[in-house]
Amino acid sequence: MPLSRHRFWYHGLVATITEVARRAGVSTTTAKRAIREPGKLAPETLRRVREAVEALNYEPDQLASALRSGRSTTLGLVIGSIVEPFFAELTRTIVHDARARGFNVIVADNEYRDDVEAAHLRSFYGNRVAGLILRSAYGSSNLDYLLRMQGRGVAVVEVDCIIPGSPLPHVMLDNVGAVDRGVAHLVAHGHQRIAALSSYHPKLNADERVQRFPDALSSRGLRLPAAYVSQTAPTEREGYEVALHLMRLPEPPTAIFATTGSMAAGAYRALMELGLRVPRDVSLVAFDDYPWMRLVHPGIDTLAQPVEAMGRAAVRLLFDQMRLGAQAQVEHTQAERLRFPAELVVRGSVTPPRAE
Amino acid sequence: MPLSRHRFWYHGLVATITEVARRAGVSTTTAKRAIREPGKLAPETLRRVREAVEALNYEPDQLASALRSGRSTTLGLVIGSIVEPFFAELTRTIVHDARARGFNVIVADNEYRDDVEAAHLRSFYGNRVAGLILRSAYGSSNLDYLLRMQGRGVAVVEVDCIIPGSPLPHVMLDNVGAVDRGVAHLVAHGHQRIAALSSYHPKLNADERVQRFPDALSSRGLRLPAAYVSQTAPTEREGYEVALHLMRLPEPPTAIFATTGSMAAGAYRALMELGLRVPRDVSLVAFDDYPWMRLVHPGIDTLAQPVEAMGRAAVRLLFDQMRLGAQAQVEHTQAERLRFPAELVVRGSVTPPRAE
DNA sequence: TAAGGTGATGGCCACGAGACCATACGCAAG
DNA sequence: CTTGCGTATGGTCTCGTGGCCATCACCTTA
Repeated sequence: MPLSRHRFWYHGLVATITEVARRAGVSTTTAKRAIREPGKLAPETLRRVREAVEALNYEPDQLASALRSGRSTTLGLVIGSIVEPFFAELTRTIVHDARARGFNVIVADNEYRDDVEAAHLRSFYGNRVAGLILRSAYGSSNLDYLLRMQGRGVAVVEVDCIIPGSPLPHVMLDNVGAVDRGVAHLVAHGHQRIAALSSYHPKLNADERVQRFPDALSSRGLRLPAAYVSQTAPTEREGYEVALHLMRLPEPPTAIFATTGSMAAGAYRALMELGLRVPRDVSLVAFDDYPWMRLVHPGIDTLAQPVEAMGRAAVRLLFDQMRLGAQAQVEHTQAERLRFPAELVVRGSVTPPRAE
Repeated sequence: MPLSRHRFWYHGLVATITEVARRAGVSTTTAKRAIREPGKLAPETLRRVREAVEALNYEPDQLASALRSGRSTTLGLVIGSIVEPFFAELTRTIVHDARARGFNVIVADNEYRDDVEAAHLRSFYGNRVAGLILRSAYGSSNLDYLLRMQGRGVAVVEVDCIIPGSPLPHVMLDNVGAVDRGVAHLVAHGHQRIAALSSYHPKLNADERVQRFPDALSSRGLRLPAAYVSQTAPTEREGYEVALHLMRLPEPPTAIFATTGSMAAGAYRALMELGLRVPRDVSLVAFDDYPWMRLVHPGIDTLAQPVEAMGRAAVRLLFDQMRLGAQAQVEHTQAERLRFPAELVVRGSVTPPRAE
């Protein structure tokens, strides 16, 4: 099947400025001015051109405009998975703020895999995005490519997670502080056997939450049993499976610390299935204040992220970079790094462990 | 501040095919062939060009390509709100399937408002999207514009909701059947005072679910009290507020039928706040099988939508249209309309109403 | 030996809009 | 009458790629 019939073929169908000009009886230059510098036209000419624009449903071709001017009005957004509510809210904010500035956003999930991510980055670069907001896959090997993109004039901002050694600007949660608060919350209720559901990565433990967790325990005189450690993706399904595994251990944890909201949902489901109740049988603390966490009884204690503020900040950093342009990058200006604090919301899913 | 410093400026930064050709010591035509028709080159030439591509990190400019060929590889997706899990899952499927075919997807929320939607449509048309998948706002007045876009060669598919009178292809739930099953489920348990949480629109009741609801009642000998009718957007917040209102009526419903998952979440929250328990005090049936619905106790009875299948179908219809091209539209081929059945999942949120 | 085919490569224009220079005209000051 | 200037408008080249035609060397066949 011929490629030419496979895709949107617009020549001859969509109106161009030439046709507008012809219909209005002016030159293309004048017609263009009616759109971009209407003050320079005589009122009567302006009226005629506007009439033609209206009649032909003319809409300037952004592709041609971007090509000629070298200014793209498209951004790329790579996240873990759009069905994760954290990413959905982040995406909403980013898309909204970008559109308010006249930019479109191409969205793609990396599915927490760096090969998928690599393909998206190439595609975004090929589409000449003006900027890129990235939530990299754990253990991503795409830092070189990102830096090359940046060198080619693409603004890049990392969110939620950073590639180790990355010099790029980023917007992150204060993960160390948040993990400490979560652990402190559990320890204050007397828990000693605590397991974290987190995104352990075989090679690179880029996840700051899981990196901090053992230290947060040991600084309080506790240790992390080897049996509590597993390697997972931060999804509902993995949360479910790891929680099942943990609670079937000879010495199961008395408290579970889920480092993402979806993992918490999976764990909660596993606990229900095992007939275990929260917090009577197991205490639970989670990241991400998801709607369901106040629908269950009692509600889940959680470390809420200021998602909207983080999304806005990411867009702001991106446009700062785009404003400065390649200059600043050549001059090795220090990249801006932002940290946002998590807020502990207590609802009752943590109580002292049962005496055995 | 000058516009020229505001955006991505790529000329002189990104490598073009001309530079690749120069570095490889061949003409641009030969260099291009190395990418699109490598079989036509002598092995040694091919090697040299590939080396240059590698060295310069050359990536073809999709903007220029789309402009020249008239074939865009970008799609537009307009949904209600990405934070609604139904739309998130739909988006995931659509973006995934589109990327598998080499297409990018620009995503935008219409926030259930047709003026926001109109702005997105103009922007998508200006960006020369090859196709558009749309979940229109209730009471959308953009049908004319959509038809003009279609006339200009843009493939259009509606999902989840259709503009009244629209001749466009669509992918929908069998809403009439689903509402009937939900009502039947409640009536079978003896409920007579049933309220629907739905997206009533002041002017146009485009929402098939709310349109069907009164008939589903009356065909079973029941009637819908005027006090149970309200106008809402299908959000968590509105679900919460309408449920509060309903349960404070002199004659509150004995069962609530939420026509979206988010409204169900809002209603559930309202019931908790009022100290009412499901199903002891109120029975609840919802659309959309969201994860939280099996985390609460008892789980929520729900009409599950085959979201992934619907997303895949929408992409398939879109590419069918793009394949056929403008020809078929001129020939007034009958648009394809697909309906998917909902599945009733029973978990225990419906029991006979309490004797008063 | 001439005609014809084939494989490998290059030249050239167009897509639609942006940037800049050029032109034509009116009008006032010298 | 010329000069200068401002206003209104038009002409032309360019961005990077796709599509098509042209060229040239080499080989085969009658």
